[in-house]
Order: sequence, then structure tokens, then C-alpha cells
Amino acid sequence: MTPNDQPLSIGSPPLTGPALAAFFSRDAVVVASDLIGSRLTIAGAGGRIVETEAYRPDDEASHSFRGPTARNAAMFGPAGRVYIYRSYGIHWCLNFVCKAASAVLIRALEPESGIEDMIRRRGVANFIDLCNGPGKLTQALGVDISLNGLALDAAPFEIGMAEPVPVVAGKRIGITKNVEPLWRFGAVGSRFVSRRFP
DNA sequence: CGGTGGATCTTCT
DNA sequence: GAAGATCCACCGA
Repeated sequence: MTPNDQPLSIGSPPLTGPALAAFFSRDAVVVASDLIGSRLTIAGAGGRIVETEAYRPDDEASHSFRGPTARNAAMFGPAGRVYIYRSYGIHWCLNFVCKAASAVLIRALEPESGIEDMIRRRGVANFIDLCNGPGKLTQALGVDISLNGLALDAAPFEIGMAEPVPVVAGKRIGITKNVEPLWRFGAVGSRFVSRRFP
């Protein structure tokens, strides 16, 4: 296990209530960028968000593009809740719902707390591989469909806003439609992203 | 290190 | 019936 040589951003206030609603009731592209550097924990396990992607209703790659279904119902609900879905029959993916059937996919975290829980759930000892991908991240944090639709300002979630950090944008990963928009965002220079940015 | 193929199953056509 | 917002093992360089 490699040591974490990044300073912890302790002391960022939890984002709750009207402030949380205001933050997420915006375009997913803006929210996805603003989330970089913030802190997410679920039942005490989590860290700094270093990679996100935005998905919008006018976006052919988005689950909400063809309207509401049983699966994507949470995307059409209030902003500031989570949308969770099964990916490739195997993994869970975690999204934060934003304005008007848009959402932000949480793709990578820099682990900070609950490291032992993450290692146990992931079954790997390599620190860098704990949360550097959307499926790995949900496995490390114990996320499954039972959390779908829950609000982000109540247990087991905690969101903390951090000081702004430099952000880089790139093309989204793993999609085949609407591939051109630069709606993937990452913390500049982070070693904890799922893939390097060009 | 980069590319490739299999796993696995829900969702929508 | 096919595709999919992924991960991992394995191959070759």
C-alpha cells in the first residue's frame, strides 16, 4: 500500500438543506465541474471526488434521454438525491441528480477515510486501485441499489464542499453516442483518476 | 504499458 | 435479442 501524500482537506462544512438543493439544482455540466475537490463519505468511508461526468436529458448518452422508466426514475425526481444503476450486469454506478433529469456520475475518489473498510470490500491492498473507477468506487463504499433515490444531506451520506482546485475536462469514457462534448472532469494532476486526461 | 476478450444480467427494443 | 456510463486477466511489446 502506497502512502497518501496529499494533505487532507479537513474542516469543509457539510452541505445540507437549502444550500445542498441550490448547489445541485443547476446544469449537470456545471455541477460536475464544481464537485471536483469536494468530499464524499458514505457511512464514514470516502474521500475527495477527483473525477466526474455529466449526463443531460438532451444527451443521447444519458439514461434520461428517452424519458422516464422504472430504472431511471430517480433522475426525474428532486435534485440532490442519488441515482444508482447496475452496469454491465456486475457493477453499481453512483450518480448525483441535478436539474431537469440531469445527473453527475461519480467516477473516482481519492481515499481519505474508512480505508480499512474499502480494502476489505474491494479485496485489494493497492491503495491507488480502491476508488479509481465508477464500479470500484461503489464496491469500496458499499453502495448498492438499496440507496437509490436517497437524499444526499442525510445518513449515510455526507457531502463537504472544499476549496476550489484546478479542473481539467475531457471526453466521457465508455459511451458510444454523443462522444464529443467534454463533459468528463478531473482534478489536475490527480493520481486517483480512472484514466489520465490527455 | 497498451490492446483484447470474457464475465454477467438488467433494461429496453 | 442486443447493448451496455465496467473491471480484470491475459497477451504481446
